[in-house]
Amino acid sequence: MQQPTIADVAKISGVSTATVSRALSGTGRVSDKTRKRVQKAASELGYTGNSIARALRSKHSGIVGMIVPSISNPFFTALVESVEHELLRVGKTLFLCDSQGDVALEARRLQSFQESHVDGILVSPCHGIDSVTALNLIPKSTPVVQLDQFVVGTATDWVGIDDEQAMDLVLTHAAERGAKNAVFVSSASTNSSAQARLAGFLKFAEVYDIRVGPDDIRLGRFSVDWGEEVGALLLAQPALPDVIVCGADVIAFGIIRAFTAAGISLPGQVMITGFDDVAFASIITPSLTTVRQPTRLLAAEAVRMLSRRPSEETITHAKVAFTPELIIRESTARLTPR
Amino acid sequence: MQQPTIADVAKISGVSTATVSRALSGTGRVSDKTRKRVQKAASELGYTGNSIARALRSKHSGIVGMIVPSISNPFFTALVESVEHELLRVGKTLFLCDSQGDVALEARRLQSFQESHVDGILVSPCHGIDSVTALNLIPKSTPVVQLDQFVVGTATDWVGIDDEQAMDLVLTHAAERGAKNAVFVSSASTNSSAQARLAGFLKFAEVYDIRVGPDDIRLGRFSVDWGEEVGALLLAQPALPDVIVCGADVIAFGIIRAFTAAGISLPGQVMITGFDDVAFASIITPSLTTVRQPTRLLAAEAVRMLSRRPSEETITHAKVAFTPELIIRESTARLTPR
DNA sequence: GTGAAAGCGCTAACAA
DNA sequence: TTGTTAGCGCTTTCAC
Repeated sequence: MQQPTIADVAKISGVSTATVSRALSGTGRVSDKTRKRVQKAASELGYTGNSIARALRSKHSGIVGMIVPSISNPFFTALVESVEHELLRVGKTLFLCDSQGDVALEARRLQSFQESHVDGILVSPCHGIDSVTALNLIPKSTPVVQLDQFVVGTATDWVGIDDEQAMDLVLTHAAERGAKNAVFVSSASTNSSAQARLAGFLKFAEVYDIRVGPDDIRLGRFSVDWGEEVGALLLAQPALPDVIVCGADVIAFGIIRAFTAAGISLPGQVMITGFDDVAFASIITPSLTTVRQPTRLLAAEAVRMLSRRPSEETITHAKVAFTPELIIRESTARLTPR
Repeated sequence: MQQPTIADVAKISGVSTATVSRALSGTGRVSDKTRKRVQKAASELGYTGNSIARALRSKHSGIVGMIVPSISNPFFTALVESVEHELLRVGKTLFLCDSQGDVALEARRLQSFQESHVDGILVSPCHGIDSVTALNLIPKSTPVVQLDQFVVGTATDWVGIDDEQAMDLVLTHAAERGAKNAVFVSSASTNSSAQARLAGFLKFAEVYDIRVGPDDIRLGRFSVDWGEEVGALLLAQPALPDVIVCGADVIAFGIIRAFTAAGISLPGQVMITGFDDVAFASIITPSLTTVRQPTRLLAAEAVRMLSRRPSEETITHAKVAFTPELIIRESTARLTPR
């Protein structure tokens, strides 16, 4: 037999479908006796409900959609886990998608969520400019919160960290440890985080009198591979910088791999810093000095924003930036004097 | 205004809703002229369709649900990425959930998917025994493929690797490198993979004359933390084993961290092997000898199985086991003679 | 090739 | 407290 429907339960328990609906969902007044009878019938039949039909009728699905650029970046998996944890508390289910850093794919995922009438969308957009089209296509009725990255020209809430402050922390620390010059390795994609980190780096390098040459800004991707490429490039140069500042831990991992393979002493010959504080940052040799993102806080705030009732017509959107924290480990121990 | 519906498109283009449906979905005969007109009207209105209504009516959603025990285990994220890649080719969307290794949560996720009428479910069950109830609650009409792990007492397809053969590869290699005794560190959860790996370990340890004492089987969780705990325990013992065989890379990472912190030379004093070949296995110091799981193949086969038409009443289920591959790296270089 | 009409399973008004 | 009724937006017969 097919999946039992509300009508089957109604027939068995001798009440109307409306009463079954009320008894099972807990909305509306139903006598205890009837409720018991309905529940018994439902469990006997193995009735589980049809959330498609429910969603069609009631206009909400109990599902929150989330889109991240890369599920293999441990920063995002940590974020996703925190979000799931928060959603569990409000009884919602998370459906996760990966945009693979591709704007077109991201747009398709967004549309999937929209067509599925999810109750809200959390997105870490993959592009600071091109993602704007897809994001603005989402009807105002669906709450959207951007996480980590923010796309200029969109009108949604945002939760992230203060990237500029993070760079201040990193460069203050580097200067204290004696850095006189620095290289910055990050992502070329024009998203807000990458840009803010770059801007912050340049600003505070100047403030703390750390020299940055024209070739010392290396922009590629947030990936281990990009780190390895840059590592090879740096090895080919006559001298290593005092410190290599990375826009993501995974980039630092790649550079460390390249340097270790080449027999470079870390941090003896060059200091290196990451960004995110993913789990492996403390496992790698040398353990990585990095900027910790408060994923639990980010997730909690994002979920809170999603469920905020749109109070007025005059919808104002909030931008919440948390304070990052510098985690100091081996990779920025002092350089050995030359 | 609200989201446009098929009726709005019909009104603007001057045809019936049935024709709009046919024109837009491509099913059924529609004249080119009408089709063009409908498409124009649809795009003018920004019509996107309502997949809830579509799913309710047509009984399929274009969505495949996947449940993994832990999204922070890089093995699973690699698997998820491969699955997404395969699903993209058949035009389906993946919705991912995390069971956090919790049977009750896994059951809830499964029910979410069932109620959402997904076209199929891919699941890597978190428990070899307790997961059986939830899995058997899924109606026969929803195709289910178990990945990696298999739950005894269920009737679904399965795709994984030959865990016993994998252990043969590991122990053959260890024996060649001079191991006379070994410790096995893995997960205590009674899932098929954990059990098959343990059984294979014991079997081939005997075959290759590698001594395994009663305290040399350490079963906990598939996590870095568990590896660190075991690392501390092993350090407290009078002598280190020749080789530590781990049931997952993440466990090996934890042991390596504990040993490195204690100043133990790896692999000089003890060899270590992992399982899965996650990306970080080649980055860690020492780089990790491990068993590579062919995630692309696993994913492709699983997706193929999902879309296989249930041919007959006599539904037979397939179990496909791929051959694992041993990746030899630094962590099993020969021991320094004592 | 196109339209009319009947639902998919459920919930929300409105009656009773 | 409960039942009746009317759809949600779409696809899919069945006519024409």
